Amino acid sequence: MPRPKSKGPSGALKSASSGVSLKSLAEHLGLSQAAVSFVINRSPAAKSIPHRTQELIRTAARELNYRPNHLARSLRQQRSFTIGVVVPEISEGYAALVMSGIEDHLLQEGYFYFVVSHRHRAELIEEYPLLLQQRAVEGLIVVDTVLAESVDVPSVAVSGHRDVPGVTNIVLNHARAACLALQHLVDLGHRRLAFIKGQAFSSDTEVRWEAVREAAKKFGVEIKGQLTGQLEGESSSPLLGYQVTQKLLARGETFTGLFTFNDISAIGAIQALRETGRRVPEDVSVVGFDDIQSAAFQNPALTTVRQPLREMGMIAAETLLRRITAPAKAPYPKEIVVEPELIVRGSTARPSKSNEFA
Amino acid sequence: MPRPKSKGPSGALKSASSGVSLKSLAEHLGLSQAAVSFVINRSPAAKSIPHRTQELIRTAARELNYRPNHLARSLRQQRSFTIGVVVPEISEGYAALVMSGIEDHLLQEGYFYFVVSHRHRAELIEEYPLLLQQRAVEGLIVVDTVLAESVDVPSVAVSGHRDVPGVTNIVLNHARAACLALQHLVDLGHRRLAFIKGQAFSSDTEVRWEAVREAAKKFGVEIKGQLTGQLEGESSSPLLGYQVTQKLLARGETFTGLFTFNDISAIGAIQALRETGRRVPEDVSVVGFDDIQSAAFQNPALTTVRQPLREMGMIAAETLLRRITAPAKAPYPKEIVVEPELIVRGSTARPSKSNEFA
DNA sequence: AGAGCATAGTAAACCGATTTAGTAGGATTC
DNA sequence: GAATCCTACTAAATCGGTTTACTATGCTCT
Repeated sequence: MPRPKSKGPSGALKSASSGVSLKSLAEHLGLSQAAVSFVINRSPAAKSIPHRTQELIRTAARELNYRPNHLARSLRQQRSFTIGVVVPEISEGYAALVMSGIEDHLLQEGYFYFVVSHRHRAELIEEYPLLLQQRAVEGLIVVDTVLAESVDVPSVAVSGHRDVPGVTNIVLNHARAACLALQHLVDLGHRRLAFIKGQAFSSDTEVRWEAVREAAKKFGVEIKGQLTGQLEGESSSPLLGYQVTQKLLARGETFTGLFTFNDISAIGAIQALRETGRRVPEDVSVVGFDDIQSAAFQNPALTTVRQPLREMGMIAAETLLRRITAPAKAPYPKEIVVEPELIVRGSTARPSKSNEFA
Repeated sequence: MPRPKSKGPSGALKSASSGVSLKSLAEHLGLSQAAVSFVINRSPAAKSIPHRTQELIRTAARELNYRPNHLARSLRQQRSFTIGVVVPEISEGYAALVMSGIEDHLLQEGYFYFVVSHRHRAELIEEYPLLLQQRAVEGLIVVDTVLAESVDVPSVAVSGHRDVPGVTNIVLNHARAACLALQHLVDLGHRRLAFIKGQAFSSDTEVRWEAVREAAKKFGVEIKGQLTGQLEGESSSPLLGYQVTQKLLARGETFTGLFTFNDISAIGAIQALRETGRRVPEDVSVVGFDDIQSAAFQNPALTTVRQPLREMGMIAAETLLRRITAPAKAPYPKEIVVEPELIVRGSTARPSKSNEFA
C-alpha cells in the first residue's frame, strides 16, 4: 500500500478552513478575481462596478460562506493585524490584568495577538521578540520586561523604565505612589517602618525603591537596612513575601508598619507576622501594592496602592496602534505616566499603645 | 502637496522585519532561491548540493540575518503552526493557569497561539472560532466554553462536557471530586451541609452538581433546596460568593458545612459568614474548589478540591498537537479524564458543640 | 465621423516563501 | 560512441489573495 509522501497534518488548512477561495468564488460568478476582490473589500476601484453586480457578488460570498484567507492577505498587503505580547508569566495576577486590558482594545480594533511568557529566562527574552517579528507582528507590547536592545517594530513597554529607542514606556507615577503609602502610614502615627523591595529582575523594583527613599526623606522617616528585605525567587507566590518577612523578623529590630512590593507578598507577609503572634493591623500595619482582585477579600482586607493595570494595558494597546497607523516620521511619546491611588482597607490602623512587639 | 495614496502603517512589514528576503539572499549568493531554500530547510532535496556550497549559504544567511517570512511559508505549506485559544476571561485565575499549561507545551513544540476572551457573550463565542479559522489556526483549544456546533479544525475543550463532533474533552473526574469533598465533611462529623452551585453558563456547573447529588446520596446526606445557592453574575469575584452566602443565611436554615463551586466564591462566602458572627472553621467548615494560588494564603487557609489546571492545559495542548500531526483517519480520543485531589487546610474542622448557630 | 469619456470589467504582476519538474555538463557503462 | 547516470543546480508553478495597468464597448459631444 503506497503511503502518502509527506505525512502532513490531518487537518490541512484548506483555504481558511472552508473550501471556498477567491478563485472558486470568481469562477462560480463568472467574474474575475479582481472584480470580486474589489467588491468584497469595498475598495475604491469597486465604484465602476454596478450595484446589481455588487449585490450578486456579496450574495454569492455569503451563500458559499467565503472567508478570505488572512495569511494571503497579510502577505500581499504587508499588514498582519497582529501584535506580539511578551509577559514574564501568564498565571500571575499582574500580567493577566494588563493582558485583559490589552486584549480589550486590540480585538476591538480588529487585531489579534500572540502571547509568550519568558519566565525571566534571558535567552527567551532575547529570542521571543525576534520570533514574533518573524511571525510578522506589527508591534510589540512587553510587560514588566526589559527589552533587549533594538526592535524594528513599534513597541510599548508596560512598566518599562529603560530608554530604548523605538519604545514607548507606560509607567506608574512611583513618586506619588510612594508618597501615598508613606503619608498614610505616617498620618496614622507610624514611625518605625519596614520595607520589602521587589525582585532584582522586576523592572519596577529600582524606580520604586528610589521613590520610596525620596518619600521617606520628605516625611522624615528613617530607612534602616535592618528593616529592609528583598523578594527572592522567580515565582510569584505569597511564599516569597512570607520568607522575607520571616528573615526580617528574625533580625529582632521592631517596626509597626510594613510597605511591601506587591499584594501577593503582602499576603505572605501577613501570614508570617501572624505566626509570630503579631496581629494585623493592631501590631503591624501592612500596605500592599497593585490592588489585585483578591486584595479586597483578604482577612483583613488589604490597604494598598492601586495601579490601574487594566487601563495600563488598554493605553499600551491604544498607543501602539496609534503608532502603527501613524505616518512613519511622526514623533511618538517616549513615556506615558499613569497615576496610582491609595485604597485604604483593613490592614492598616493607628499603632496601638499595648503593642508588646513595638 | 500630494498625499500618499494609502496611508499605510509606518512600520510596514519589510520581509519579516529585516530587509533580507530569500530572493535577495539568493542573488547575493549568485544561486537560485530554490537552492537556498533547500539548504536552509535541510530539505531532502539539499542532498545534491555539496557541503561546501551549503556552508556558504548558511554563513551568508547568518551574516545577513536572514529570517524566513512565516506568513509566506505558512501560505505555501498550508501549515501555520498557530493555535487558537478561547477563554471566558483572561484575568481569571482558572483560565490563566490553564493557559500557562497550554503555552508551555505549544511554544516548546514551535507553535504560537492567539488568545481571545469572550466574557460569556454568545455572539463572540460564535464568532471567534470563525475568525480564528480565518487566521488559519490549525486547531482550537476552548476553556470552560461550549463550542457552537461544528468546527472544521481539530479541537480540544478543557472542561467541555458536550459531545461535539471533532472535539476532545478534557474533564475532571467530578464524581470523585464530589466524593472527596463530601467524605471529608462527613468524616469530620458534618451532616447539615449547604452548597453553592456554579453560574448557569459555566460548563462544569451541571456535571459537578450531578456528582454532588450522587455523592450526597452515597453518604446519606440530604440536599435541601433551602441550603442550595447558585452563583449569579458574569464576573469572577469573591463578591458573587459573598452575595449568595448572604442570601443563604437570610433563609434561616442552619448548616455547619459549606461546599462552594470554586475558591473565589469560597473566599467571599467566608467573608459573609464572618459578618454574621460565624467563625470558620469553628462554626462553619468551608470547602472550596480549584486550589488557586491564593487558596493556601487565605485566613484561614482554604481546604479545597484541587483541579490540576496547569496539567489540564498541557494535556490539552499535547492532545491537540497529536491530533494535528496524526493522519486524518486516525481516531481521536473523545474524552480524557484527570483526577482531583483533596487539599486539607484550615477552613474545615469538626463541628463544635458550642456552636450557637447550629 | 471621430474624439473623448464613462462604464464594466480583465489580465497579470506581486507578496515571499516552498516544491515539482527539468536541465546542463561531466563521468561511467556497454 | 551512444546511452545512461550522477551531480549540482535552475525555472517556473504554487499558495490565495491585492493591486496596477489596461481593454472593450457604448455613449455623448462637436
